[in-house]
Amino acid sequence: MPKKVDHDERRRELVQASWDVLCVDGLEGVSLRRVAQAANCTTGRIAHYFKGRDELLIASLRMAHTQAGARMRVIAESETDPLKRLRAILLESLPLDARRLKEWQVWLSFWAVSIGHKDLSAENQLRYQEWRAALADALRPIVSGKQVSVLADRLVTLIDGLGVGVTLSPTKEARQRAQNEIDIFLKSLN
Amino acid sequence: MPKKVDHDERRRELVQASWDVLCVDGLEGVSLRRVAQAANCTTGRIAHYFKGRDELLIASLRMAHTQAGARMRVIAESETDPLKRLRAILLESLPLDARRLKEWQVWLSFWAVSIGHKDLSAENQLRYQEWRAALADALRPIVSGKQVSVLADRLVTLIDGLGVGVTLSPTKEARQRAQNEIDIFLKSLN
DNA sequence: ATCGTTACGTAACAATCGTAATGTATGGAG
DNA sequence: CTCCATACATTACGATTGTTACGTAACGAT
Repeated sequence: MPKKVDHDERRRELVQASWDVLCVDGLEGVSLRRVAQAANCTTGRIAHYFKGRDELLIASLRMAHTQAGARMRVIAESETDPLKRLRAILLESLPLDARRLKEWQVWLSFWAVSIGHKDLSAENQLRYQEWRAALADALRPIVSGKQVSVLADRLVTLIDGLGVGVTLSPTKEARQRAQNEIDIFLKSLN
Repeated sequence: MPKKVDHDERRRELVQASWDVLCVDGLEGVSLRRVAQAANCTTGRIAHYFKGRDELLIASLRMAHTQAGARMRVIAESETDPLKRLRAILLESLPLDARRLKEWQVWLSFWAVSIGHKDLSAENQLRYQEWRAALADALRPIVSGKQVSVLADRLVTLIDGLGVGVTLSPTKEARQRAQNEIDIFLKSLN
């Protein structure tokens, strides 16, 4: 058959390129041509791997989720102490370095697009559900059963609030404060 | 001179129209023609009151802030009991009805645009500063001086987290939970 | 009544967009 | 080597965009 090319790898490259464009030019700057330029190819390649712009965008959002989810799972498995594990998960979810900041910028952007966009809205709901479930799992060994649900919700809210704050104003102090708030929350669990 | 027309009122109409378009079609749908259609006029009128699309967008964001700020000030002056006042301010800041939900949708959208958009980013920073100051003022009569700053930051984070959650999934339960969280926070002040 | 300014509709502009058709080089199967 | 499916690049298309120049109707001052 034809050239040997890792289909998934190509898709990842293109999604990565769309992230780069999005973080520099903002959502409105994400055009197929601009993504192609960032990926060092032409729109032809994009058309070959995605049906259209919408599908590329959905893939971008989904990949941002799965990528973060994978990191969470690694952490969840590597750390055995329940409290340390929860702490590691929470810190990993914050935009504390360049890569995670980019992830958060992607998320914020898609929150906006999902307003008035059915498919993306559903996609977002799904990730919330998964994220909440992961937090609930991490909480279960620490607190009593009845509190798990309440605290999971509260953590989602806390992370969203901190994440937004740091993403919109990614200063050293904001990052430091976010970490502090996490530790304060964890302390309240005792 | 020419026709008598309230300049500010016109600008408000056009901004209102841009909100309507934004909440239905999302950010990418906000074109001058579409805004004009929503405002029952042509792009000519928009051009007459705003230098261009960017200026319209900035005015939209700014007006969403000032409008919310005005409501806050009314509340702050009408309620004398410090704790009740703080509670009223916090509840007013959440997307608990259609109008405030629309405001939050506008904010979320502009968070996204402000990524990679210098002017809007600065505009956002400014509103954060004002919002934090307002919360600090409301906190001052309630807690000791040293805690004001910390708690103001924490409240900004809490409101952002709750607001995002409700805006992206505006269900009855989410709204109820948000109100609960506010009361739980207030209870912790004692 | 006239005049000048204002308010805004109309329309044309180039640029950019997403999409799709077409061309072409490539490299493994036979 | 031959062949053909694949992996793109190239290109063209029509639609839509922000912007701007121009036309005109309306109204307050004189």
